[in-house]
Amino acid sequence: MAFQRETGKLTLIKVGDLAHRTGKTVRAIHLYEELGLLSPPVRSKGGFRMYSGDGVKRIEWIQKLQDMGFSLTEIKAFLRVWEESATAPEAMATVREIFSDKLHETRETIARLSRLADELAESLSYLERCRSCSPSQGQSECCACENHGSGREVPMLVDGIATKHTTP
Amino acid sequence: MAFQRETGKLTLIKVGDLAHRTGKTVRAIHLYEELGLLSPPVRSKGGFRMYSGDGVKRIEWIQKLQDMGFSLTEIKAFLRVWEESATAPEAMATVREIFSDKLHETRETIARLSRLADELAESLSYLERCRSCSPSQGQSECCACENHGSGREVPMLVDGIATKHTTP
DNA sequence: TTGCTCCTCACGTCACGTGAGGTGGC
DNA sequence: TTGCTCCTCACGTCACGTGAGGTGGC
Repeated sequence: MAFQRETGKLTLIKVGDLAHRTGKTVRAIHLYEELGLLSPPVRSKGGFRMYSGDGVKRIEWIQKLQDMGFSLTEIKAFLRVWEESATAPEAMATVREIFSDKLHETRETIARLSRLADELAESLSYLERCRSCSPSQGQSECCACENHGSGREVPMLVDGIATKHTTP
Repeated sequence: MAFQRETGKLTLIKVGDLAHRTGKTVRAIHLYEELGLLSPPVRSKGGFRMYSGDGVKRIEWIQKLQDMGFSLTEIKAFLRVWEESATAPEAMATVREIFSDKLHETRETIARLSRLADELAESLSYLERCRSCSPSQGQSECCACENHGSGREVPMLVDGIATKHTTP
């Protein structure tokens, strides 16, 4: 876990340390290297991968893009576009377009998850009434009971469990 | 695509139709059957799977749980818990607990995605300044240029692209 | 008979997880 | 020398995708 000084000019860490700092596994970091997303600046005499602090930054960047829904293949393509753009405005125009698309996608995902959270909350409030249910009733009678108020509909997240479709 | 009447009592559809109605692929529906999440009430003489309207409900239910982050294995365990609970309050208590945990998770996911959306918006506003960049500059000089105001920091989503870590 | 849908294997993909067997370095 | 970390294969997993070769049904 400790930092290692190497001829006084660079602070380098091993792959296990990098994994620990980023919350990734060693296997994942090896994979990123195979895909060309990240490579250690140097290897020790024994063949150990030695990373600088930039390794942490790169992995955190990858993680954010993954959280936004980019696949590793897409991230790779993203880096290649950047490297192959000759001029700055050209490179930045592409990046802007990709980020803009992803912002819209992310906002849609948030909206969808918000609707799901509302459904979950509604289902939970419905299920509160089940606390007062008599224990003698079998679960098969659940979605037809009278404990939830006469006009109340069964939330689909609850109703979906009871529809019989599983193999016996 | 048309509904089929069978001896006047049930409206049954084939797997391709079910797939189309739910936005799933035929392969996915076959997989759900293998895992015990859904099985067709009957087969035709020729061996075709014939589904009732409940099949659509079950798949939509599976989809919502998947959107909330449940794996198919977890969904299967969910159904088994339900089937093995003898009484209604027992079954509903377990469901309530699972839904409550998932509601918290979903809210956390929404918060994380919101922060990412903010980061994307900030990166986009930063990149707006790149439009006025002189085309003669190479992309390698990007994150050290003077076009973004002196005190402005480079957003990490932008900065992460430029750190050199890819294999040549 | 033609055309479309369905059937069952069965291998491929993506982002890793998980050993297997061997070596570096304090 | 002991113990921990690292190395490189290489096969397993999850939720499907994608044919391969054959059959049902209007």
